[in-house]
Amino acid sequence: MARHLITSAIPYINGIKHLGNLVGSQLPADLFARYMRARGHEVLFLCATDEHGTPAELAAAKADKPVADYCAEMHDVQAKIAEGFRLSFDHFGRSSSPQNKKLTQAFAGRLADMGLIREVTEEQVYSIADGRFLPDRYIEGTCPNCGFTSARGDQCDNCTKQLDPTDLIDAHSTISESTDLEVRETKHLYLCQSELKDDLAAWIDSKTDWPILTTSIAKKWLNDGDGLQDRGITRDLDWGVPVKRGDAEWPGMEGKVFYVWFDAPIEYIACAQEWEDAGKGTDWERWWRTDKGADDVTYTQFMGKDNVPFHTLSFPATIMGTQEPWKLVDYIKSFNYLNYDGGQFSTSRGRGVFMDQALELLPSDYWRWWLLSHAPESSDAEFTWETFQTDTNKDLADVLGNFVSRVTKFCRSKFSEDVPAGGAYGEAETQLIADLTTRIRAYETHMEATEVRKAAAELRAIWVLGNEYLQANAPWTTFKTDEETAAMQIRLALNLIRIYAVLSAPFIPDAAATMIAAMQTTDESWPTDVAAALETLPAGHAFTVPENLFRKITDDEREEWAARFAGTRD
RNA sequence: GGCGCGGUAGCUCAGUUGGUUAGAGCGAUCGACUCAUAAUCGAUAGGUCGGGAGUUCAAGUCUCCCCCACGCCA
Repeated sequence: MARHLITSAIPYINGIKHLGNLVGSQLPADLFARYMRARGHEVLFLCATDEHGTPAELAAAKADKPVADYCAEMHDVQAKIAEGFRLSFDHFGRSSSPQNKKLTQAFAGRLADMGLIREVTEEQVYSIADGRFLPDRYIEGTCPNCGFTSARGDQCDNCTKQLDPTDLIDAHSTISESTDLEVRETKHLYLCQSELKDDLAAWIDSKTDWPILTTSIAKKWLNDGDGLQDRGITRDLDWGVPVKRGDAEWPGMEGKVFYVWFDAPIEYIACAQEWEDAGKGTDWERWWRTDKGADDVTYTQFMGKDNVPFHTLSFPATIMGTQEPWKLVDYIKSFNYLNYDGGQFSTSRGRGVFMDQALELLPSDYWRWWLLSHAPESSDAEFTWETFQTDTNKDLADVLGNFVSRVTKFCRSKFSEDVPAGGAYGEAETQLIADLTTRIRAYETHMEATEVRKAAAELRAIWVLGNEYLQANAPWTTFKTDEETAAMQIRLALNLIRIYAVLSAPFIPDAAATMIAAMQTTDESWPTDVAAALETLPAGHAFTVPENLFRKITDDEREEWAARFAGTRD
């Protein structure tokens, strides 16, 4: 038995995520966690909401709520949706937790002790009406170059000229519209990532088994231009982890908070502490400290490609810089983007399907299956309603659902709702066992390598083997002349349903649970030995005929949904 | 403009270190079966592997140039 620490990129608190976000991190992470648990490994699967930063403050202001209340509510909303998609987090934490505050401050203090933090004095625009410093993108005005009236503080979107906020004519805050702005000096802390560049490069180079997508992005950031740049890790905001040096005040940093990208990945660690504090487990350091039992842990992270630089460089720099025995990631699985019907998903334009809407249309298994079997692993992938309809109807309803239906109903009508007795294996059964064994071993290999699409294809092929067997051996014909052999064939097929449930559970947990319940068993053991697994349900064992596992998506539904989620045009 | 990931059957994608007639699923056509959600199973058709040049006994696979799509950056 091995130990697997698994984390999904933590979704930002602001708003509900779309299907592309889901398939890029949480869903494949859940697949992997469920598989590893099914194989008997010890798993700690963590995720959380990323709650700090300006967007959360603004969203709260728009909702007319204190930011802490807003985040608490949105955390509950996201937690409920995650439950709806059957994401099996051992804990769904919050980056605003007291545990993360303390740990983030401890990391910063330690990095300062190691000489890896320096102070930088900068000039920044302060809005008197808003009572705060403004990030460049929250300042707008008229471009001095082209006269465009909605140029941003960092760049004019019309003529693409690089700007300083002070260049803008009639500069104003996009928060309050106030033009009462002034430039003030402010001090910030920088993490000296550049000093860790060689260590990071050596570490990345040692990861020869990582996906090309992951290492190519990391190396680009490491080597492009002047190489890895030091990074500001503080901001002049109210909402965030107060800047402290461990437990002590940090002179000159009063009223400042850590930048969201500094504290967010530390939440991966703090989340384990939250998990223990919530009474869900014990000894969290056993997962995170190699001096306290985590040396045998395999740590796998899942994320979209936009998160790769932070997970391959910034966060490892934070950990390495402490020279403390924190667990570093062993494998980073990154994903490309899922597009929606020829374009991008867009929150602002209401384009594409969002997680809450998806669950209103269909149960989570439909989405899990389609998204995982089309996961954007090698390149961007595309969601279309046509493929969603044909693929889920074919794979789930026709191939798997109908298999369960035809086997259980045939048995009920010709024998009874007990597993029938009699008959002996022949050549066909020996061959089936051999074929199943080959395919199940291939499935395991793909799952362990987090080759999501290949695993899905293999699972589907395993389902097809059942239909092939029935078609070739036709128990409905056999039954007319040789009831005993027909009984053996259908006993095998009933056992196949249990095996399919166990194998399929990581992809479609609800349908798998229905299948297990229908077979009236509690035995969810993995079919390591296929021949033995086919005798789990003995003759005389009672079962029930379940409702159809999956219904089909109609053409009318497809058309209606395609129209409903097309979004507004520019 | 620079960089990155791609461009393989109508569609979605596999193709390891270059090596026999380029694969799978869907869709299409034909056939078989009738237990089952008008489900299933089999067979067939369909590709100058983006274009060009080169290296090699041999290139989808390596090198160079170009074209296209997407993304990131400036």
